Amino acid sequence: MQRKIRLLIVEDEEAIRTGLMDVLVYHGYDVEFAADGPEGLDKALSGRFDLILLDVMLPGMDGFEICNRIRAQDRDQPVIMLTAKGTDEDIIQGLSLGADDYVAKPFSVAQLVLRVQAVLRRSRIGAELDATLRLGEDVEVDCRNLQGQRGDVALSFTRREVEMLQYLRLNSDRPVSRDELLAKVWGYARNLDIETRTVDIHIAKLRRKIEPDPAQPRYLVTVRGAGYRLLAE
Amino acid sequence: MQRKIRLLIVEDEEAIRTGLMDVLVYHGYDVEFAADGPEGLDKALSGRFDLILLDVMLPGMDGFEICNRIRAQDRDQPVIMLTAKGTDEDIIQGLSLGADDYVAKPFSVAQLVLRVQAVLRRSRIGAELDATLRLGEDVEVDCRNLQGQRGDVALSFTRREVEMLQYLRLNSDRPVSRDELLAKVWGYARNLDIETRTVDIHIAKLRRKIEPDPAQPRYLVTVRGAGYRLLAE
DNA sequence: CGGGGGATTTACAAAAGATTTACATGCCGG
DNA sequence: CCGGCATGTAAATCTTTTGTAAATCCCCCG
Repeated sequence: MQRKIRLLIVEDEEAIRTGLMDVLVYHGYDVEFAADGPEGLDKALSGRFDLILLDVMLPGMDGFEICNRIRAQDRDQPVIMLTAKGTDEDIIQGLSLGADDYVAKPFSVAQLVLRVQAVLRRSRIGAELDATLRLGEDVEVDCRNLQGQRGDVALSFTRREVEMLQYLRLNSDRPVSRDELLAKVWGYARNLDIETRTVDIHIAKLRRKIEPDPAQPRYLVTVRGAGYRLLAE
Repeated sequence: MQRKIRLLIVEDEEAIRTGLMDVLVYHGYDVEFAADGPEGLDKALSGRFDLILLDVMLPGMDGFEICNRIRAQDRDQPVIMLTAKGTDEDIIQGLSLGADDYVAKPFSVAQLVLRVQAVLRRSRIGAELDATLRLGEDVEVDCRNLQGQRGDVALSFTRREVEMLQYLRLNSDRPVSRDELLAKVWGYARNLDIETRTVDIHIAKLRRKIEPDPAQPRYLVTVRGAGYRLLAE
């Protein structure tokens, strides 16, 4: 990581703000914050942030308005909106420029961190982060070169294996079904009656490589009846 | 951007179709199309789209019919209906068949894009809220990951269990009969003379997990002679 | 052609889940 | 109190899903 990724949190509630800040700083981000709408807009427009976390309900100016203005200036600026449960649908519907993601309060912090990572990854700012996938303390995968390490064991991967890992990471907040993997990684049309074990086999191969104990997966877990899920640290 | 949002346009008029496609592709969506009813239904059912734009007047099969069938398979599939006829009747029929929104032709493209964004946003936020089910102070169920907590006890659920909980929550204003559960959760045809205790067993399993005292249910109560009812917060 | 790496299918075992069975318990109108 | 349902649930059984070794297929390249 060459430079720290910079986040702006625009949130008036002290408790949420500091809670988020702590966690995100802990995850290695460079975090600033703003406590009300105008200050948030000001910072968002003047500073250069890789991602902005925007509460919807703010004193001075609401989050939608801010999002709008930010987008008016820079349509590629990544923004995640934090919406309160029960937000009026009309407000949502009236919104003219979309954020990159939405997280409904109350959210779990772990959940939010995953979303932040996913948005950054999608927006390419984390492009070089994408190239390296870390699991726990000692597993590392270099996705470009299809190589990796587990402790001091050298690993090599195939393209499919790496693609699977990347897709699973992009969706590490939920289990991904075999069908979805076939569709998104293999490019198969989703067909309810195809029957193949290919995905399972690839999972097994990956486990043999990245798991300390393949019989007791720590990272590549199966959610029975739903698919597989990659547990990022 | 790795995960583009996928739209399906079902529209027979060449001019409208390509016009829409251009604009939506410009807005960053991954767009496919179908030119008639059967093809549209086929793609809608086989591929996985985040949103389907459905013309009402189509050769082969009308849009309402298609919408109906789509919903029969996936009740959460977002659909926007497009129609030339601006009568209230069409709107009502479209919405009652489960379309998420309705746009009358001729529409401005900007208008349509806004609707598309709004529907996507709603379905996403909706999914987000749906994914977590809270009961009282200390019970929480993560429906996507089939996991939960009761106080500091970790819980794990099966697909069926979670589906039952979700259906009961959706109807938490009344008791739901066993037959209805069998029909809606299991997909059995409603048959008054089948005799099975499956529902009861699943209820018992759920109680063992989510109830502090399974013998004295607080959340998953039985309404004798009527079925079960979930008491949400 | 032939070899080789990777992908896929086959085949079977094991595990988890769903359902049935069987019996216990409890509720309610007479 | 009694009889008849409706419900609760442990245990047995059946079904589906998953793990995985080994065989086979496929495609690229010399």
